[in-house]
Parts: sequence; C-alpha cells; structure tokens
Amino acid sequence: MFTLSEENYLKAIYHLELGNDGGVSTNAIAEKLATKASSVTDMVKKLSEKEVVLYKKYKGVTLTVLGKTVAASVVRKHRLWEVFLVEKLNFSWHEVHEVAEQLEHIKSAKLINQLDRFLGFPTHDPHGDPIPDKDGNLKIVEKSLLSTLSKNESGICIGVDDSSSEFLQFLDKKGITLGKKITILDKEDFDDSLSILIGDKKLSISNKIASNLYIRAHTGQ
Amino acid sequence: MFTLSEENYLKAIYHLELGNDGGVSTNAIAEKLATKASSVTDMVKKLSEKEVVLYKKYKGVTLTVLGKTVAASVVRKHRLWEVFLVEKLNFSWHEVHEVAEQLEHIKSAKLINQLDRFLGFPTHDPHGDPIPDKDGNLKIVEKSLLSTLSKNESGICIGVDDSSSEFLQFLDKKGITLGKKITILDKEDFDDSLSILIGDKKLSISNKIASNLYIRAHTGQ
DNA sequence: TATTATTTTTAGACTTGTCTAAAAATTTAT
DNA sequence: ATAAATTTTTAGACAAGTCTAAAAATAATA
Repeated sequence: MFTLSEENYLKAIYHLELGNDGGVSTNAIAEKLATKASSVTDMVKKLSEKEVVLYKKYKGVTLTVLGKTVAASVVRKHRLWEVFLVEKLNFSWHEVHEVAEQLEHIKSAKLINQLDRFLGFPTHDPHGDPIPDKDGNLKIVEKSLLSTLSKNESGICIGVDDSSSEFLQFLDKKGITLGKKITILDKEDFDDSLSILIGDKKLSISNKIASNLYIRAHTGQ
Repeated sequence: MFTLSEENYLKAIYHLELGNDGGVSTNAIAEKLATKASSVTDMVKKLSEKEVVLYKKYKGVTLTVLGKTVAASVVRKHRLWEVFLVEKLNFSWHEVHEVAEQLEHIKSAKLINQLDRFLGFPTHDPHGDPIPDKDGNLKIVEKSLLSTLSKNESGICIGVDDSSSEFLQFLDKKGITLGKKITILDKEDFDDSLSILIGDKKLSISNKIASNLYIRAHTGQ
C-alpha cells in the first residue's frame, strides 16, 4: 500500500516519463510537485526500496512495471472522477482538477470499478486525456495540434495541451468544447493566427491557442 | 482548515457527546479512535487552541459551536457519500462505511452541495441515520426500539443501532431493510424473542436483534 | 479519612515528509 | 583539460501525529 505522498510522486514520474524518453531528473520531479530537490532524493530512495522505481544516484529515476501500474491506477482514478464531476455534478472542466487531486487517493477497488460502470466506461476525461484501463493501458488516439493543419482541413476537437484553468475558461467563452468540428478557413502568414469555423461560428484565434488544441483528423463531410 | 486527524477527533467527540450529556472523557475518545489516551491529550490541546473544543485538564472536553459545525459537516459528508454508494454504485449497506470514512475528508463545498442535489437532498443515510443539513442541524425523528413495542403494534423500520457489518449482513439475509413495515405478532416471555410480520413473511427474531432495530410508529392501516 | 485503583497527563522517543545549508558529483564552458 | 556552473545528495533540523513508561490527579473503597 502506498501513502498519499508516494502516490503523488509516482504520478509525477509517470507523467514526466511520457514526455522524456530516458530517466526523470530529480529537479524535474521537484518542480512538478512544487517541492525541493532534497525532498525528492529522500522519497526516491524510499520508492526504490519499495521497488516501484529504479534509482541510481545522480542518474535520475525510472518507473518499474509495478510502479507504472500503481501510477496508472492513480491517473485512472483521477480521470474517472473528473468525468463524474463534469457529467453528474455539473462541474466545468476547469473546476475539476483540484477536487480530483483529492479523490484520486481514495482506496477501494469496488468504488472505482462501480464508478467506471456508472459512467458508462468512458475512455477520455473532460480535457480529452485518455483514461487508463484496469491494467493501466492507454488507448492511443492519433492526434495533431490544430496549428499543424492546413487551410481547408478540418478535424474534431479532442483535447487540450495546456489544461490550466485560465485556458479552459477562455475556451468556454469562445464556445470551443470537446467533440466540436473545427475547419481552418484561413491562415495568416504574418502572425500565424487562424480563421476557423467551429460549429456554425467563425472565429479568429492566435497561434498560441491553436498550439494548445488537439484535433483528430476528420475524414469526409 | 483542519487535518484529517483533527476531523476524526472532532467527529468522535461529536458522536460521544450525543450519547453522554456532560463532557467527553479522554479514555472514551481513545477507545473510539483505537488510539492511546496520551495521544488524545495531545490532540485535544491542539483542538483547544484552535477553539473547536473546550478543555480543562482531567475534566474532559466539549465541542464549541465552531467545533460542532465542523464535526457535523464531516458527518454530513460521510452520510451523503454513503447514500451515493448505495443508490448509485450498488454498494450494500454493510460495505459503505469504510469507503465513506475516506470520502468524508474531501474538501470542496461545491462537491458536497452538488452531490446533495444529485442525490435528491436525502435526509437519512442507508442505516437510517439523519444527514445534518448545511448548517449542521439534524432532523430528529421520533423513533423507538423494536423491542419496546407490544403485541399487535407495528411500525416502519427506520434504522439500526448497531451498524456492524455482521449485523447488517444478517438483516439482509432475513430480508429486513429500511422502510419495511414490521408488526409484532407475539412476544415470548421466556427469552423475550419476537414473532414478527415483515412484508408478508413471518419471522422469529431474538431480543438482541429487536434491541438493535429502530422503528417509527405507524398509524393506521 | 487514608489507601488503593483508575484515569489522565507529562516526558521523551519514533516515523513520515518536509526544509535549509553545505558538500559532492556531474555537466558546461573557456 | 581545467575552471565554473549546475544538479544532486547528505547532514541536520523541524512539525505532525503517534507511542511507551512514569508521574500526577481524581475517584473509589475500606
């Protein structure tokens, strides 16, 4: 069994490993968890003894298979709870993270299995991130940043890169939500801003926005 | 803000105060929380500084108004989550306590308000215990132990005194659930066992069982 | 009321998770 | 390749919450 703190470390390492390919550095973990490098060293030693990470002094850490399973289960719980909050309790997508950070540590296999069923076995959370299955496996969906599409191409909005509360609220205001079809009407060479069609509305968005929106290719119609 | 431990102490004192009228003793708290008297003394001092309990050495503790509010809010959360688990996630009433013990510490006013609405503003948990409202007030329902009814009297089963897993599972097996009408067919002087009618079934139950079931008087029919 | 028994508190220690400051290792740059 | 900069680890300290063992206060009893 793992403490709340241990679970948070495993989750942080899990997320960092998805970005970087090699081992994860002490400083990277410290930054992610808003703690100090010395604290990370201490904890990483403990996790190493529990055989959930591989650790060599000064060489960073990697999750073991066991560690990856534990981390994925925490992520699974986090994302299922996010779906619950949005679908059942009328939270907006920018409000769910903080609460899910607490709920993800509740220990009960039955709870999470029944929650999964109650929600209809969702595959993605309200930000478009995939929900690991019971074995910790993620369904990979082919996705591209909106900013990489060319004029007249279109796709379905399936997620965000930056999921900060500010960005999500901005998207709400503009009417940009998951599942909506987006078509590039025009690209401005000058500042790389885009003119897009979303639903039946025309919008102009900056390149910064377009570089934070994930799109699934939309074939036909 | 209160820690998980502080909340558990406040909740324990809250429950003990409902039984006893005067102050709550150190040993009583220790027993309830399965901890040592010395630990209780330490914590009680801290709670006293935070002005949630009144404490005089060797004289026991009492909740302040603030303390009572905090404790009631924890109990409210516990019981709402229990309703959620039973009504929405198909838990049996004997399975909910352990999980609710964890969920009751999640901090989010919006979460609990929305959960309350989602559940249809329930007034009682799956064991028949009343759910405090937002201000911490309980709706008192006139209730009597089944063992105090006389022959031919009847009532509605509204709760249990002993909510141990074993007892709840026993009731399940016998088909005794909340809301069911119970009529006393006969009382046995010899061992105070009862012959009762529940639904359309006749049952014989011991006095020990009858002393753990709460009944609301049932007028008419 | 004096003595015994019980309850409660104090004192000191331990664990978990964190921190600061300093030392050691590694990486970068001259 | 040596010096400077950065990263990481160690050493020692602290707060929260718990424990054991001993001391102090209260309650019960003869």
